[in-house]
Amino acid sequence: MGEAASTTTPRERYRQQVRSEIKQRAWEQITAAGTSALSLNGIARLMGLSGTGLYRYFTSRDELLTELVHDAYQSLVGTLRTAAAQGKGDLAGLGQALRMWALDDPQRYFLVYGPPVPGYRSPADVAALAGEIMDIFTDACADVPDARASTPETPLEDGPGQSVGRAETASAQRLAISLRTRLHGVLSLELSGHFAGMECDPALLYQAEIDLLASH
Amino acid sequence: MGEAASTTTPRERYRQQVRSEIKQRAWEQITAAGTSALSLNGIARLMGLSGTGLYRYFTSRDELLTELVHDAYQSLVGTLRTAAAQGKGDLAGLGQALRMWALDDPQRYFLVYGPPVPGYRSPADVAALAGEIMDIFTDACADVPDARASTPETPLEDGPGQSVGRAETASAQRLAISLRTRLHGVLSLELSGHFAGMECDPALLYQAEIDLLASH
DNA sequence: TGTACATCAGTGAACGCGCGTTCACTGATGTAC
DNA sequence: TGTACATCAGTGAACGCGCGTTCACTGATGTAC
Repeated sequence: MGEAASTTTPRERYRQQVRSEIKQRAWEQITAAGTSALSLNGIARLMGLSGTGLYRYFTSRDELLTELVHDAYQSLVGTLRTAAAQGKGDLAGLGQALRMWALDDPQRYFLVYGPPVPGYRSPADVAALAGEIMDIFTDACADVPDARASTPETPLEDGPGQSVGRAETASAQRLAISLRTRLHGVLSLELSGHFAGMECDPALLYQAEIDLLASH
Repeated sequence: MGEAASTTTPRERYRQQVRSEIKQRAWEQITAAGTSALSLNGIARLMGLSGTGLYRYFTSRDELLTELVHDAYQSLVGTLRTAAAQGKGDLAGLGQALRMWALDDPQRYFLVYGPPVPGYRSPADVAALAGEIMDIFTDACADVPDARASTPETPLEDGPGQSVGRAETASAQRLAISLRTRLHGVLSLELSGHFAGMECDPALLYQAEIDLLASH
């Protein structure tokens, strides 16, 4: 009643509410059966709406998917930042945060790091988010003691010195790429169920990859 | 004419020929747009047949997919065995063979090592083939010099001593799993285009992972 | 406070498409005598 | 070699389903005077 009116009108608030419910249902579909199961008609049915009603909120299936991808990236960025803000910004902390995030919703992980969605081209801003994620890991790699010998000394390709801020960044970048690639190897096989047959605990393998770099 | 008649009748030969053309078209679809693009009607159209005609050759879409998965596994096993037979059975050789096989048809790689296909349960015999692949790598790991420190010492889970043939196998198995996981990390990100933005050559990263174990 | 109008959420019918799968069938190819 | 029959590849119509998307519309909610 007497409260300070927020800048959003009630209609706008309602609109955002419905939009977010649509996205929530969309995630339920994706979680259940992958990206190809994403269907506007299906979502409408779940919400008790007519299929065409959704077009008030998203102009096409593709736009919805684009927003989901964007949200997935942002969710990961947020998770890593939160971990860092809670003093878990070292490689062990970031690694665990990443792993939890992936296990929490495998399909969301694959939407970010999995095979490309067939007919889909991701927009420009997700590249920026992907860069942020790498930056967070790169920062953590700057603190790494000299256990560097345990990691491949892959030369970065020498473009015309693009975003090379600090000089010591190059080595940290190499470490970060290598670590993230290794972690992805474990996560991706684990989430796909490819360790099922083997007598091997992916959690241990994952931790081992981290411990190789981070003094634990 | 005067040749020794093979045990297959002409009809059987024709049958196998059509079956293999169907599978070939199926691979074209999968290569172009992933597993979800696999469609019996589409294949029939490409072959100039009526859609229902294919049911003479495969009882369902699922059976066709099952066979494709099986063939993919067998193709990889064959590729690795051929490499080994040509004296390239060390880790460097196997690694390169695996990489070429993956780059040759990314979707086929993902059918084997990618996220599970939504509605699909793979039959028992592919587990055996997956085991063969691991065995080939494990054998190659037995020859590895003592660069073992560069790899995580993940304890295998101690089941009731199942297929533990030789005693030194355990360490080779650990090495093999770790290496295959790392190589998968590189390949999977590369095939998905996730190195595109970064100034990093996946081929070098891949090779570096191999060189860590194999004296080159 | 009350009326006239604009905004906008949601509906329902319709279009065109593709899918997997069934069924009764035609016609050619092989086999048995 | 010739006829009678069985086998089997392939057809065409049909079923039921779901999809994304368009369009003209109803009715409720907000806004301006």
